[in-house]
This record gives sequence, structure tokens and C-alpha cells, in this order.
Amino acid sequence: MPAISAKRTQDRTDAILDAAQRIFVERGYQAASIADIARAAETSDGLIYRYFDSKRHLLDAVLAVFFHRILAVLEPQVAAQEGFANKLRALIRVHLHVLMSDPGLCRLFISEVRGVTDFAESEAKKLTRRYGAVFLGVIRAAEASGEIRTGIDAPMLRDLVFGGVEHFAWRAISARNKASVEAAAEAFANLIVDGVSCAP
Amino acid sequence: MPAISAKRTQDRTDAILDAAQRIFVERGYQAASIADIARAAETSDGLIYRYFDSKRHLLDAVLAVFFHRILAVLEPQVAAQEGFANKLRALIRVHLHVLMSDPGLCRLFISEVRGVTDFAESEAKKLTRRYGAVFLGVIRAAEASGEIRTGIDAPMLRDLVFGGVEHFAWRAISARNKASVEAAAEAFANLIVDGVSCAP
Amino acid sequence: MPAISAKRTQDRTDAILDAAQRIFVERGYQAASIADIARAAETSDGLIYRYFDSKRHLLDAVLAVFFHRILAVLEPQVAAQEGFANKLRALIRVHLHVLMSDPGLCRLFISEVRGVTDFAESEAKKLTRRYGAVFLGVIRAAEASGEIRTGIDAPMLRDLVFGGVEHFAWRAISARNKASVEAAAEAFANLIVDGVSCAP
Amino acid sequence: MPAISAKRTQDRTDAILDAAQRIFVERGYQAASIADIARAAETSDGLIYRYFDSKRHLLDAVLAVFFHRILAVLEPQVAAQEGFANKLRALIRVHLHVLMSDPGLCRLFISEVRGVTDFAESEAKKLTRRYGAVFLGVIRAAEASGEIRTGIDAPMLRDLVFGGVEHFAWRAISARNKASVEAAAEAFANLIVDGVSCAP
DNA sequence: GATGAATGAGCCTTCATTCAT
DNA sequence: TATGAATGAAGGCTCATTCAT
Repeated sequence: MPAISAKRTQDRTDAILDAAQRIFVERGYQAASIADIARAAETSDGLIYRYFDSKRHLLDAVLAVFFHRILAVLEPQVAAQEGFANKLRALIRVHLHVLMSDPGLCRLFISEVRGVTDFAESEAKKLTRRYGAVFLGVIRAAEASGEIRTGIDAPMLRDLVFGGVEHFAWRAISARNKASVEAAAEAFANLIVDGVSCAP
Repeated sequence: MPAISAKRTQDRTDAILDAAQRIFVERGYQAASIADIARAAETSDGLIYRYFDSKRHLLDAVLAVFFHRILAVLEPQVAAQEGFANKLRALIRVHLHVLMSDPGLCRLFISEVRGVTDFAESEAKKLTRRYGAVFLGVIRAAEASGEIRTGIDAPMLRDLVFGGVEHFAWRAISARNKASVEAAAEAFANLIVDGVSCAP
Repeated sequence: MPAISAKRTQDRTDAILDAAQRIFVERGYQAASIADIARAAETSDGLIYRYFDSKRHLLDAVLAVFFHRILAVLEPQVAAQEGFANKLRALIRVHLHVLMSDPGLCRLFISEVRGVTDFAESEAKKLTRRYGAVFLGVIRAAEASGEIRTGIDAPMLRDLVFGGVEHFAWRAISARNKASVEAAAEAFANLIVDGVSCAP
Repeated sequence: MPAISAKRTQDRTDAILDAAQRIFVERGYQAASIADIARAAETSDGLIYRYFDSKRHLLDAVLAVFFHRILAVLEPQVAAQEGFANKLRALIRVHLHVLMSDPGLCRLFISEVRGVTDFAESEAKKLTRRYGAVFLGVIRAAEASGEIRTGIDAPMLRDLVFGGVEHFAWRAISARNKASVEAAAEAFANLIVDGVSCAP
């Protein structure tokens, strides 16, 4: 029988993760100090190191939570759709929605995961891959069913979609432009599906 | 003010910018110290502050130089092409080439310009817009000439192209994959022009 | 108070002392943490404070154990010898043997007991004196029996012997030189007994 | 022409060394903080790192100054004497005098140089060897001249002398016993020269 | 008795920026 | 104009010790 309940431990972990997310998002990773986070979590500096090995690991955990949250929505939503275009639209909609509804995390993700090489084998990196795999699955299925041309470079297409959506989201966020996620997802999907050229 | 002095000033500025670029790229913005840069530029710490207001401004200047260099190539190369597809391909090729031939600056750009909000009204931000304008010009012309469908959301398309290319470049750099820029640009342009669906 | 409890207490004390000795020796006093020791002793951090008042007191206890162990050997071995030279040789042999067979404790002893003033009235300090007393006893007896010159400054001679032996041991340990304890003890004793001058 | 004179630099260095010596001696190496030293030297924390690479290097420098001071006295004093016994007495006198007139440094030396293995190639360690060499030179000469028996283990003798003297000094210091250095040196030398046994 | 979560002070070190020279 | 010495705040992290459970 532990002197302190597992629930207490879980609550603390959550409180620290919440606080860390808030502070990282507010100030950026580098500018956020452990002391800030501890204050926000209403704990002591030292305690944070009982729960997380280092500031970097704390960031990793924050991002992992974020990804889990996305994946929990993304995977079923994509699976629920029939046909390539619908799946693609669903995927873009979810991705866009997440990015735009959490601009702070979006920024954090872009600057700290995208921009950093030595993030090596972090949990967040693994989840990124799982995230990408969902997309690749959609592509493969569409190739198999003949919905899309053969010879498409799937990873490149993934870059196009995710990169494009991120850029768009970033711009919309910076401009405080609360564009309709629904409409944007639709437009994006159309661009990808049909290209820009006039129908022949 | 004697000419020699102006030249001296220019040389110093250049030396500092060169050094700063090198160090920022090597170590990243945060990890680079003014002392490192001063040493690399063969000046003193203090002198840097006569030429640039702060470390942040120095970064801005470094990125501005980078953009100027790209624009000096991009604008004529795009102008030299005829037709939408060719212009688009040229634009993607140049962008991709720049990113991949200077991974350090690419990373710096991604993490320091893309990821940071308070970069607000920096020179680099302005050049980003001018960069974007080149692309928008290509789109408008194609719309006018009927080469592409009407009703395309041009800024969104720009996001798609630049975001996609950056993602691709970033992945290629991370994987130390020296893919053919030429082939990749071709493939990207095709995706954009034709989309992924089978020709009807 | 049931017997089992007293035994339990004793076992815990021993386990903690053992662990503390190991960790102190491995890492040095300052670098050793209570948490390390607790883990090694398979107890909790907190429990250590039921058995010992502070980290410092724990060190004191560890050293006291060490001294008791030496004295338990030293006293009978010296007593078993006849004649000054034999007693001296036995004493040096035991001392040297202890130091060299436990270099970690030797170092701990040198840096933490010899080098620290505020160790004032510790158990270890008291045992040091008892240790010294054995030696002084040997000297007094030799003076009385006429085996050594009168007018010898006994405490000074003790410093010479213990200091010399410690130095030698320390050097041998540092050099990983597993010199023969037996031979070294012999040589030391001879130096003390006969000095360095040529026999007249 | 340096903006700041070499003298100023030297003064600062001296001030920091002085302060560091004082604080290290007062509190011991580990307990002394850079902030303490900076305050005592009337500088800022940061400046100390312009003059010394780390706290450890600062300690090394403090000890090196100490040794230089001793050697500057020891070498000529020993050289000035004729005959083994006189040289030995001079050596012991100087050593004893230094230790007893600077008990703090003596303690620092014992706990930080003697007690630490990883001090590897520090300046202080090198000076220790030079110190030892003076002694060995005296022994060799005495062997050559026939003043002492052949077959003496010179390094062991050195351990005996230095170890003995250090012990004695330490004890005298602890007891605040301002014994006559002169007399003690004489007694020590006699013990070494003649041993303890009665003349045959 | 036993646990280990929690505290919080403290430490070494770095560095952008300033300013006397 | 140029230097680089000087500042001082800040930061991540550790750990002896306490105390609720």
C-alpha cells in the first residue's frame, strides 16, 4: 500500500504537464524556465524532476500528450470515411482543426520538433511517424483501388499535404483569421485531388 | 566622411554577417554566443553592437541576406520561363535548391522565422512576403491566361507549395538524402498541376 | 520491546552502515547522496534518518566501524609480540595492511577525518585517539625496558610512524602498486629503529 | 595598447586568488561558493570565469601559488646547508614552518590534493613532485657521500618525513599548540638520522 | 515503524549587453 | 572607432531533510 496514492501521482503528473504546456506555449521552450512551470503547477522546482528527467523530456511528454490527443481523433475519423477523397478531406480537416484550435502547441511543435535534429528517439518523434503512417495508409489504399494515378510519390504527397496545411494554419493563426476549417479542408482536398489545371 | 571609412564599415558589416551566419547555422540561434561570432568575425564583442542593435537584429539581418540571395535568383529565373507549368517548376526548383544546398540556413529559417511570433516586423518577414508575392504573381497570370481553373485560393495554393517543399526539403536533409532537386521539382510541379486523381 | 524488534533494528543499522560505506567509498562523501545509500541499503530515504541524525553522523558511524575493525586486530596482534621492534613491526604491518586493503576507506579517512576540523567530538575521532594510545603504550614500554633512548618525543614518533605509513599507503594506492605489505612493514620498522645514519 | 592595463589584470587575478584562498580555507573547497569568493574579491561572479576556467582550476591556482611560495624558500635554504643532517633539518624546518603558519592551506592541501585522485595533471600536482624531488636529491647526495646507509628506500623515507611532519603539524594546529618549529625540526631530524634504538 | 513525495535553497556556469579606456 | 573587461541576472538541476500517509 503506497503511502501516497497512485491517483495523487497521476494528478501531479497531469498538473505538471498542463502547466508545462501552458508555459512552453506562452514563452517558447527555451524561454520557459522550470521555475515558471513549477509555479504554474503549484509545486516546487525539485518535484518536477521526480516526474520528468529533464526539461527536454518534459517537452517531449507535453508533445506526446498532444499527439495522442490528435491520433485519438484522427484515426477513427479517417477510418469512418469511404473513398480516397473523403478520407483525405477528413484527414486534412482533423489536422487543420487541431493546429488552429491550439496555435500555441502548433508553434511549439513546429519550432521544437520540426526544427530540431537531436530530438532523436523521443516519444513525440515516434508519434509523428504514426501520424504519417495514417496518411500513407490512405494513399496506398487509393492506389490499390485505382482512385489515384499510379507512380505517385507517396512521401512527397504527404509532405505536400502536411506542409501545406501547417503553413496555412500558421498563416491563419498569425493573422488571427478564424477561417472556416471545414471550407479550408474542402478546398485543400480539392487542390490535391484535382490539381490546378483546367480539366482537359 | 571619407570613402575609405564607408568601405571599412561595409567590410566590417559583411564580416560580422558572414560570421554570424556561420555560427548561427553551426550552433543554432540560442546556442550561438556573441563572443563566438565576434571571434569568428575577428572583431570584439562590443563592436558588434555598433553595427547591430541586438543579437536578435543580427539574426534578422542574416536571414535578410539569405532572402536577398534567393530572390536575386528566383525572380529572374521565374520571369525567364513561359507558361504556368514552367514557371511553377522553376519556382519550386529554386526554392528546393536553396533549402537543400544550405541545410543550416534552412533549419535556422524554419525554427527562427516560422516558429516565432514576435519576429513581427523584421526585415526577414518583409522579404518573406516579397517571396510570396512572386508566387502569387505566377498564379494571377495563370488565372488570367486561363491556364488554371478559376476560383483557386491563391494564398492557400502558395501554402501548399511552399509548405510542401519545405517539408520535403527538411525530410531530405534529416535523412541526408541527396535526392535530385531537378526530379523532385518536376514531381512536385506535376502533383500541383494535375492533382492525384486519374485523368477523367 | 520484543527481541525480534531489537534484532530488526540491528539488521537495519548494519544494512545502512554497509551501504553507506560502499557508497561513500565509491563516490566520496560529498558526491554520495542519501538516496543512493537508501537504494543500496534497500530502505527508504526517510528511514535512514531514524537511525542516524544526519549524513555527517552516518559518515562518523561508518568510520567508527572501520576503526573498531582495525583495533580488534591491532590490539591483540601487538600484544602478542615480544620486544619493541617486533611490536612496532606488527603495528606498522596491521596499519599498512588495513589501509592498503581498503583504499576507498583509506581515502575517505584521509580526506574526511584528517582534513576536516569540525569533526570535533565524533566517535571516529575518539577511536583515532585510542588507536594512537596503542602506539604510545608500545613506546612507553620500550622506554621503560631501555630498548629505546630516553628523551624521545613519543607523540612525535607516533606522527612519524602513522604519517609515514599513510603517505606510503596513499602513494602505493595511487600508483596501483601492490607492494608487499610484509616487506614494507619490515623496512619501515628498520628505518624507525635504526635511523638512516651509518652504524657508528 | 590594451584598453585595460596588464597591471589591472594582474591585480584582479591576485585579488581573486587571495579571496579564493581565504574562502577555500575558511569553508573548505566544496562548501565555498563562487558567489562567496566573488564577494570577497569584490568582483562579480562572472568575472571569475574570465580569469579561471572553473572552480576546480581556481583551487589548483590557489594551491600552485602556495607551492611556489614554499619552493622559493625551500630550495635555497636546503642548498645553503652542508651535510645531510643539516640539509634534512632545514628541509623539515621549512616544511613544518609553512604548514604551521598557514594551517588553512595545510588542511586544504591535505584534503584536496592528497585525498583526491582525479586531480591528475594539475599544476599543484606537478609542484608536489618538484617538492618531492628536492628531498630525493638530498638523499641521493647523502648516499653518494656515504653519510647514510646504502639500501635505504628513498621514496619510503620521503613518505616518512613528509607524512610525519604533516601529521605533527596537523596535530599541533588542531591543538592550537604553537610549539617551537625550530625544536621540532631538530627532534624530527634526529629521529630520522639516528632512529630510536639505543646506540649500540 | 516505514515510505517516498515534497520542499526549496543553493550551486556552478553562461552570456547579452554596457562602458571605461 | 574599437576593445574586451565587467556585470549580474538567470537557469537547469541536485539533494539533505521533513512529514503526511
